[in-house]
Amino acid sequence: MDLYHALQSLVDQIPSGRVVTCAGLARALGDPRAAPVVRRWADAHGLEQVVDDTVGHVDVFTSFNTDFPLEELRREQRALRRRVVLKDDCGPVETVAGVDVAYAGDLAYGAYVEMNAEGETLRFDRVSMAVRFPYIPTYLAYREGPVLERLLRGRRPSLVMVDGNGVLHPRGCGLACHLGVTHDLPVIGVAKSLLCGEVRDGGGIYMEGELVGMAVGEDRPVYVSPGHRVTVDTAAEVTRSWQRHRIPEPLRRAHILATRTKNENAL
DNA sequence: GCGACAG
DNA sequence: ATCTTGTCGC
Repeated sequence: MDLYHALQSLVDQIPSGRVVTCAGLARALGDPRAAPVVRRWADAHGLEQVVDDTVGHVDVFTSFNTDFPLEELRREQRALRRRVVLKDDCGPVETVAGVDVAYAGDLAYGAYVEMNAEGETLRFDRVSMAVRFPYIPTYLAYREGPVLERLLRGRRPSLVMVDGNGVLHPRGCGLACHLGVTHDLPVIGVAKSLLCGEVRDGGGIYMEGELVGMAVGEDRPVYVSPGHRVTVDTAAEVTRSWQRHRIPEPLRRAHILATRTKNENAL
């Protein structure tokens, strides 16, 4: 999904001499919370007809012809959520893979690192590709998913760890769920900050009374949630067992590899 | 009604 | 996430 293309086609509809608001464009994209992204994009393109508020403008254009792409993606997430399995279906965890992405503008550098229980790297891989979807909270899968799916194709680790969330997500369908369902792999999400939910004593993270994740670690915890074929308890347990540093080792290695690849422009 | 919001 | 220098600490 090319969200910048969708944005451009909306801007192309603005009659000359008229203005639009960031919020108006975001609504036409299908989610008013995309307004900050619209603002940055309009600034980068010097579009002065995209204004912040309606104040002082009598010629605000709002009659966009649109299919609300972000609304469609939310529908897709709700449908995908129903395919998520929250039971342990990963057998003994022998190898764990970490995947991560680093960015240089619209160029993404993805990295895959697979390790065994002894902490040895069994295999790794890197890819690079252009990304045409900005970061919008709760739509991370549509930005990083395409990159990570290329790295997971044909791989069969016991379990995959990814930067982000699984069912700890407003629609119960974070990046880890997308990857897990798409590749039918056990996946857990490990986030460095809390997207939603409430952390209770003991570390359990709840949404509408349901346990959806665990805060792992005392001082600066990471927020772990199952993506597919894993329980909350197993997700937390696996995370703890690979925690030499705050970020569990396979993820940390993947992060380092992605960043170094970006900086060396190696692909 | 306003604010919060993975990377 | 990215833009960025030196600096504090294990």
